Amino acid sequence: MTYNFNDIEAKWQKYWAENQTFKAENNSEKPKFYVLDMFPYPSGAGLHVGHPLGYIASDIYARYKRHQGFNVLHPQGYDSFGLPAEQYAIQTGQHPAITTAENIKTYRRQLDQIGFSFDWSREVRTSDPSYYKWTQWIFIQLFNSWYNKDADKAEDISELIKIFVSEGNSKVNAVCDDNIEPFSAEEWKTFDTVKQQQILLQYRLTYLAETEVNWCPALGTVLANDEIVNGVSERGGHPVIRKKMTQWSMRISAYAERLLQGLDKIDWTDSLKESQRNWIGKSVGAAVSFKVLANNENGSHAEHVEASHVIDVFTTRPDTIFGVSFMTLAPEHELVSQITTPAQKAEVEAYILATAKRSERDRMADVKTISGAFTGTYAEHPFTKQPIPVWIGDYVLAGYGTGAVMSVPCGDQRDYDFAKHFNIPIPNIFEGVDISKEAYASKDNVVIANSDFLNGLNYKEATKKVIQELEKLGQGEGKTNYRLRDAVFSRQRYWGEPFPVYYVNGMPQMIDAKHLPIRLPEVEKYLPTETGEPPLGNATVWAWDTNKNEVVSNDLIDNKTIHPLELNTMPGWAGSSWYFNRYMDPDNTEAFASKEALNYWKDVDLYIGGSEHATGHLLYSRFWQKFLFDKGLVPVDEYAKKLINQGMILGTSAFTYEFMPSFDADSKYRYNTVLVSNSIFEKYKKKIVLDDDFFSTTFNIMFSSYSSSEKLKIRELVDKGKIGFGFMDRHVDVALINSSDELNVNEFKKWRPEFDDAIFIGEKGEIIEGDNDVYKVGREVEKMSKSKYNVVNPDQICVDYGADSLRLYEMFLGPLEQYKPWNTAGITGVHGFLKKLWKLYVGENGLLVNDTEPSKESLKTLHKTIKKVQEDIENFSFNTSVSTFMIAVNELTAQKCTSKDILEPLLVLLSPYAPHIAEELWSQLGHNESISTAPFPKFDASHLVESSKNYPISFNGKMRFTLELPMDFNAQQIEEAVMANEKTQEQLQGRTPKKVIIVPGKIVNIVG
RNA sequence: GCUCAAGUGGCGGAAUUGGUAGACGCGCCGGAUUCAAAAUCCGGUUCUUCGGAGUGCGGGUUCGAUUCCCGCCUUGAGUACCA
Repeated sequence: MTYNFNDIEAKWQKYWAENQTFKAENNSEKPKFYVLDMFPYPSGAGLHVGHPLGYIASDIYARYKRHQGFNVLHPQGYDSFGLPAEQYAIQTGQHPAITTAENIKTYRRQLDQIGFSFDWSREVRTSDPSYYKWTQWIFIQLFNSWYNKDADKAEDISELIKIFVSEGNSKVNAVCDDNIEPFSAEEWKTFDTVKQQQILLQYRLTYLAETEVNWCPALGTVLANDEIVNGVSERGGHPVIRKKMTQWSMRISAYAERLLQGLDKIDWTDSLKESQRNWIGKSVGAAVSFKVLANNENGSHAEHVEASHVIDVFTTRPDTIFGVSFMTLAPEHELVSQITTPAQKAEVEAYILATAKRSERDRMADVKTISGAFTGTYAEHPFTKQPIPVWIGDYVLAGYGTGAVMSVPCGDQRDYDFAKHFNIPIPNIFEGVDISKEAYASKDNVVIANSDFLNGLNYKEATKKVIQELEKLGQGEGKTNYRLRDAVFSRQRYWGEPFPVYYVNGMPQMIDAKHLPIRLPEVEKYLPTETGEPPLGNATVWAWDTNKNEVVSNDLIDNKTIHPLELNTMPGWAGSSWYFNRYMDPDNTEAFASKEALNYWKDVDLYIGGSEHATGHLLYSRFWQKFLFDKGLVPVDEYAKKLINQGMILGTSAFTYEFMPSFDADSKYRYNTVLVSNSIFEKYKKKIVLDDDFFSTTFNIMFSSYSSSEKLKIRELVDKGKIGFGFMDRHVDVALINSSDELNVNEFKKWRPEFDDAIFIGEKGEIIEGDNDVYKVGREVEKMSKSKYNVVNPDQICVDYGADSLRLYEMFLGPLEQYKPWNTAGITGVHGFLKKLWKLYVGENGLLVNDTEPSKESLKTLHKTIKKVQEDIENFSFNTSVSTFMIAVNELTAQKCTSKDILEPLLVLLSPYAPHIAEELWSQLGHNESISTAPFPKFDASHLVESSKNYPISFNGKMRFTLELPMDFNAQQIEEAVMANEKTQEQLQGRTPKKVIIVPGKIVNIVG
């Protein structure tokens, strides 16, 4: 009986599906364990071998935890809203729901054939109305909430309204829009509904705000910054205009501090946490207000500039306030127009115009050019009362902090460069620091000087002191700033969740939750409308009837009872921000998940996915979870205890090399195509030698259609340097390469008929005709992609070697977190291992396993393996356990082990990695239940006790030979035995050792 | 620029607390089997001037360093005028 993996795998996949072997129960006496993969976007290309890497790792862990007696939740689903399906719809008219469903089918087939232990009864799809009903529901909850800073949590908007009614908004400590006008309770009551709704929007956790976007009228679409080059569209060169659009935003900034603090509670990788910390960008410092001096005090004529203006700045270095020699505002700063003197007006306006023309990208890319303009106005230093010139400069960003800085050239390199460029003084306020060449930006080793009451203090002391003094003046306070911006939540796309929102008098109204889901309407075209509205603007049945509570035809809109619906859809991260909770109770129609299910499963114990989601999905989902927690809707405020990023599997691209001449333009010469093997390319790639065999032979081949005299003429041109030669490399499909990097020339010609007449020169330098020589390709590691022809499909691997081989090999490639290249040739190693394993159990005449007593060696092999595999799984070191299995099978084969006491537990160890072969052999051993129900073998250290040790004997730290000595020898006995050994004397060559280091059970090191 | 990660044979990688560097596998070389090939099995495979040398480079700590410390170099990822 041979190892017929195709039959075995099909058999057990069917068995698992029919018996629902991996269905998780929401009620169980067992402890729970939740293993989650980041769910995939089902793309049309299907899976390649890189995609399942993380799924295999999590599957091994999930299966291991089942053997350990846990009730394991290991679900899978699809993040099925998204751009590619929509692009395809635009091109073909095919409804995205149809392509998405087809793609999911392909994914499911591919996932099934790898033998994952997913509980498919819990599958979710974000584009399914029964799922996005709850995405819409959560959106409504966000709309109906505000962030109370005093309670440090989200609260219902009705609480806020109560406060407004009883005392106005002056005491409200909320995260909200800037510049909200204060009002009293009486005023609130006099406001009309629209006014009240406008005010409430400024507090809600999701709110409408005007945002500037790049609008291209010719293309009828919004463009991202990187789609615009020199002010025109990258495609077609159409003009682009800045347009304000009303967009939904999420007030994630309210959670900045909690998102930061929460990182300390969760076991995620340091690099990922670091990314999130950088993204949140907390800086601690001070807010300082500088009074603008009325211009007449400075001899200017601009009487209209009043002293009441104040420039607010944020600084992380309030300790350097005496080093301020100018202030800089962003050109877009709203005060600029108000404070500029008539004399400077022309210059300032020209500068603003010039910077406005430059795109954000240009400004960011061009950091070196220093530019700016003086406003003509001065501000007053809060302590010295000296006038400080106010400049504008585009190195100050309008979007960060207050859009204005106090410039301290001695302590900030950008301020320093600006000051040098415009000849502004650079006062030094650091004791013993040379600032003649550059600023001293460090906070360490600072002793403040020339700074009045701060003299002699260090950074910390001075910061504390100056904030106290600023507070006394009422011109500043300690402040913390975050880089994290509120997130735009609207997309001008079709294939996303519709908002449960209609508009009355321009104000957004939530549809009552009991009428959800609001389904995506049908549209004729998936493009934006001619008037620039999002694709939903094409829908003819897209209005809300507030009497019937249903979506009705647009014709009926009367703005009394029937109102227009929102035309934007939600972004990709909406559905993925809470799906991990839905898996706990996926079919619930009353809630996004029941309280019981949420309290039983609570959170994800292990989450595996790619690091590309570090600041997107993984931040937004933490934000939503914290919000749901505040509202008492989930029991924990961090949803994933442990997270691992799997590395990417890279492709090993293959290249052919064409050796070709480079003629001057309009050459009449025609030549034969010559492809050379890799070693020839390697030999000549740097320099082509004109007077050796290779060149003369190849030259003759290339120009074989010419007469000898003509060839001589061409050769002359070559020697004169008129014709040069070089190599052209081309990607070749890795499917045409064998395990020795040899190209199948005939198949290649079928794949690329234009090379039908090409001449192939092989490794030996011979023209390939039959099998006289071989053509080897060059290889390079690159990202796996269709265009590089290095994509390897798991389907073919499963056919040729089986899913168990694929699973083992993906793990065997290297550490889970690392980037590593795929090379299909290597799979024969793990495949051979499985065959060897099979032969250990099954001989030509049937099962070999019997009830003989296991030998000491076999017991040692088994327990060594149990220990190592258990440690490896718990450390996510799956590559090393594959090696361990190989060693175990090699040893047991050598021992001719047939004992059931050894071979049965070995199958349980292996089953998380290679579940199909393990199930098959398990059932052949007489078991009727799935191996997944078997307990994990117990490690017994007594089998590993040794009576002797093969000591490495080192001389000055270098191992020279080994010596077998009894384990119970003490240090003195060891030393005697070692010194008496003739090899020791040989090494010493008569010298007396200075010292002998002996660590019993470990090593012997002789010094001298 | 900053932050993070990583540099070990021809290749993927191993060495878990400082203790025999190169486990395991691929590839390659040699052999057995075969009419032949595939498959399978056995042996070898860091380099070497055969003394030794050797884990990106230069130092240091130690009896002993891939592992710890200091300084650099290279590669990859993220981020970028963040005050």
